[in-house]
Amino acid sequence: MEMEGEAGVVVSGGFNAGRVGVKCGRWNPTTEQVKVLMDLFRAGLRTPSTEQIQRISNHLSFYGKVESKNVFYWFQNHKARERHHKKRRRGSSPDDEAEHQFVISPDCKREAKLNHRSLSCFSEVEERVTWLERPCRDIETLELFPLKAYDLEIEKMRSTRTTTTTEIKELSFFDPPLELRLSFL
Amino acid sequence: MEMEGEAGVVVSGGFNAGRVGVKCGRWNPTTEQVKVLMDLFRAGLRTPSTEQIQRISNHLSFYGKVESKNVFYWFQNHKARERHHKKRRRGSSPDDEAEHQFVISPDCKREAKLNHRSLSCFSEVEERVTWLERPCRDIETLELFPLKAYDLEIEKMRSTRTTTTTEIKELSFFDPPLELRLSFL
DNA sequence: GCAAATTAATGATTTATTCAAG
DNA sequence: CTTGAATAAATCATTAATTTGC
Repeated sequence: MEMEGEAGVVVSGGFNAGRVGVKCGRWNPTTEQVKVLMDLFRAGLRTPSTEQIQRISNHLSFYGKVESKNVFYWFQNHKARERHHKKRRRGSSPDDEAEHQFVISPDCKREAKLNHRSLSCFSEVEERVTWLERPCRDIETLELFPLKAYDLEIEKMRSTRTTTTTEIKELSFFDPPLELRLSFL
Repeated sequence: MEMEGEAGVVVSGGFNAGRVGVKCGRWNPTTEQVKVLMDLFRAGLRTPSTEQIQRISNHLSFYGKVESKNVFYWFQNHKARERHHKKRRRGSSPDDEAEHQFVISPDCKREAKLNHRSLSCFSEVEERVTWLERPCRDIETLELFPLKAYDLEIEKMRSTRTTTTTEIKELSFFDPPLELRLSFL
């Protein structure tokens, strides 16, 4: 069981994630994979949804082995470390400021229930509004990959409730392994 | 779609989690569910593994609706908040000190690679050894629920590699819904 | 007694910190 | 020293207790 098969289209040189025997090391993204992730990040994507992660993972798997959790972790770490680095270097190039390009639709605002608590958060610290800019569908990102038929269906499903109530999603696609993920995003 | 059916064996009085219509609120555990979780916690369980969570979830589903993520969150929260409360009340009753009752087998120690860092963690703060007591199969916990046939198989599978390398597990059992979770534990 | 308003608990997310591979 | 992976801390948000005015 667990045939490697090597049906992938390994491109990069530093690609070693193709099963390391018994004890599998950590994921080592290829150059192309990093490029794609970077592009997405600089396009403004910070906290991809479950479907987005799945789609990104699918796309990246073309360049080499990757799992959903890798994509998840990558965004977590990159987001956090970008902030840290920003704090250090005071004169950061304006190039890095590609965030907040997501619109906050009135619907999202309504969903967010702008009560006293939310308002205070919003006006106090600017960095605490992430929960406001996330619920809205970040359209740019999704367009980066060709939407397959069922993708559109999922889109429709999603549009019915754009709330932040993270739901469990079934991910029985043709991703790396049959992968499972909790509604962590 | 989504028939309630009410085939469950609702026992507790304050049980309202049986589907709240369109917008499903958050999980509201029954008294029995809380009791079981409390028992496990006081037995020493702090960070259940994927399989454990699945098993616990299965067990709890007898008393009412529950998902794996609820169990996961419950332990996260309870663990964190127990600490907080301990800090407040200096003279805590010794009753609360039911932790560290898991044995640390030599195998686990080997797996944990006791290098300088680990050792310092171990000797410095007592609470930082969680990663040491977790990898070992916490037998007490597992025994609390009747092991079904396939559970034993899983046990055998697990015993082959007790490393902390969290792996993705397929959870296509007869849990609440077909649930998915990432290797977060 | 009882609902609306307020507060306390706690379920669910996000962010920060830490560990460890390469 | 960089960064993938994992855990802990902080925070948001919803539900139950509790209070309050009638």
